[in-house]
Amino acid sequence: MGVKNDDNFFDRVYDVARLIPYGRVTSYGSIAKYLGAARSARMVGWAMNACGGREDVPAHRVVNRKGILTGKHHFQGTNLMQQLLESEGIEVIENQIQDFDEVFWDPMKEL
DNA sequence: ATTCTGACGTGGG
DNA sequence: CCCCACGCCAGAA
Repeated sequence: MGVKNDDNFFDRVYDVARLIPYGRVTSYGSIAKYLGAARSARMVGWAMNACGGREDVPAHRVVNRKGILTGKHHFQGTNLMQQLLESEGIEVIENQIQDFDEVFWDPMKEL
């Protein structure tokens, strides 16, 4: 199968998402920037949407730059994303991650 | 081909 | 801090 794997932007996004440590979160823009497509932050979100119900992709650890769970609506149920984050020790109030700067994980700096 | 939308980000007020 | 406008790229109608 000569299907190009590394050229798949989606798979690359999933790959970075998998690297997000437990109890940490990052932003779409940071992932996009790490992949060399800083201007394609929206595509990262689009990739997550296409990821469907992949459990190997912790999409709940990816939020926007403000630390708001903008994509919680796309998860099953209404507060599944918040529930997953809180289960990892991340405090979420009104779709806003508390102490966002502390739990934030930047692939550019950490990787 | 054109238009709109979107799990975004940045900049200005 | 909030609100607004623009840019960006891929996919759907």
